[in-house]
Amino acid sequence: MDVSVDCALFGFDGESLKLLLIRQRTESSGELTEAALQMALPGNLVKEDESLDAAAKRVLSELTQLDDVFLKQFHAFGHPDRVSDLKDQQWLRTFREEPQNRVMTVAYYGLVSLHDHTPSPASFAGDVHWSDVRDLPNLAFDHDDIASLALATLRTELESKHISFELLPEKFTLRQLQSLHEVVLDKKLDKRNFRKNIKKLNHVVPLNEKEEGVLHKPAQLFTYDSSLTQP
Amino acid sequence: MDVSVDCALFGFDGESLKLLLIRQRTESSGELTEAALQMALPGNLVKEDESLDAAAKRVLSELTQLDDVFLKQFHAFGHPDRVSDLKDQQWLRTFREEPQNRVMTVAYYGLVSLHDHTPSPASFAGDVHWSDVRDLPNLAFDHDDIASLALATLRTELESKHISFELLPEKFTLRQLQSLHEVVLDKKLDKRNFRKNIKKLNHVVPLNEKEEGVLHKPAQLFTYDSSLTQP
DNA sequence: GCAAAAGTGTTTCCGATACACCCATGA
DNA sequence: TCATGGGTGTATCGGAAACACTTTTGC
Repeated sequence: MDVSVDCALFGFDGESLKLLLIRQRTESSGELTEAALQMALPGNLVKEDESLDAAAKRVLSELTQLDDVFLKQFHAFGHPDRVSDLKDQQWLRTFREEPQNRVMTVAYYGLVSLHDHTPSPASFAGDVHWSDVRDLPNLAFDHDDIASLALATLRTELESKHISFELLPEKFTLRQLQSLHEVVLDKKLDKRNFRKNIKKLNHVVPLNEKEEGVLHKPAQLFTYDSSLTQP
Repeated sequence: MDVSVDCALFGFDGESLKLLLIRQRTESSGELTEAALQMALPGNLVKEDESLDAAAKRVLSELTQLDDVFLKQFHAFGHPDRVSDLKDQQWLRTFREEPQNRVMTVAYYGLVSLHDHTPSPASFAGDVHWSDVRDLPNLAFDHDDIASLALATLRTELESKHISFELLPEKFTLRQLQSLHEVVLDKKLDKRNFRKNIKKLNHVVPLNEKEEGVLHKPAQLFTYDSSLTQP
């Protein structure tokens, strides 16, 4: 059985939560086949001497040129027929040596900030783009399931684990942090209560710096100190 | 790459939490090799046309004769060298066709009640026994990691998901339910507060029956109605 | 009648929620 | 001076925690 990794890479730009998708392109033919219009999560086979985590990191790095992305395994998907749909096979044939092999995949979710830079990566597989999670297209294989479980997992873990910061720039304002939570949890939060809660976390440390280039009172900047992640 | 499933099957007998282990036995030789003393979690390769969940179910059923065991996938383990340790190889050679192959495994935890019946299964692999989780031996492969993550996962999910009942007999007393929580969470709970909380859950329904054969006031029996799992 | 666990309410405390105004800045 | 988001405190509510005695049964 072949083993792959797939990555649901989330990005936050201050406005909305995005998911990185690749547009499959059947390189061999000029005409647009049905498969050519499919979108999918980035993923690929695990190499023979590579751990799962390393494979996920590599796949994402090959695709986005990003190297220090937060990545976390969340589920393995192994239905025997998960890659045997006709249009999925059509696409796999364009680059995989044994496209008909059964493939189980270990799914990861990843987090990246789209504030400073917008990774607009090139891929061997075709175009790449950030899609708003509230408006995702149908995806190839079982990637609909993978994406929706990834989002559910992110919702659960955003509060309990301390991962918000992976979606923000190194220096961020409390407003940015709050918007992120509002977007991911899909509900409005109270500003004062939110800030009270943040002040309890001593790994969110205020800087002696303020926002610049805004047309209102500039906000204090904060950063995340990973060495203080206990309380 | 080969793909296996491993099961961390927990059992509760009213006293303590147990984990099902198999004792590896190298069938071919009479003398006790080092491998002969190793213990491991039950597991085996996934068949070519079998889903991961089905494989976990099958492996456990082959080993314990139990068929409706609660099983949940919790993590995939894929270090390239996870089965290449010398004594692990020694054991794999006794029954696997290509023992040197890399194997990644998808780990499941399972829950079973040891109240009414104690599954004392036979295995192709050797003896089987229930080991107290507070006193686990060293295990083969990376099964120490798997077991400890399984236990951590069980601790987290016992409260949030409604899975306590999988470890209890069909009819149980509130004292049994509380002991279970105390053992898994490893802390003492207040009886009155605990019972208040349970009474909020309308999927724990009282029966018109009492405990029998105890040398004290018999307790009311309860059961679990899975159709009412919402509240 | 005694040992052993079942069963039951109230008070206290703390964390979560709701809520509105003044401030600093750039245009 | 105005528009824009930044920043702050208090009162209320509800769930969690602490806590001890009476009851029922088997022996």
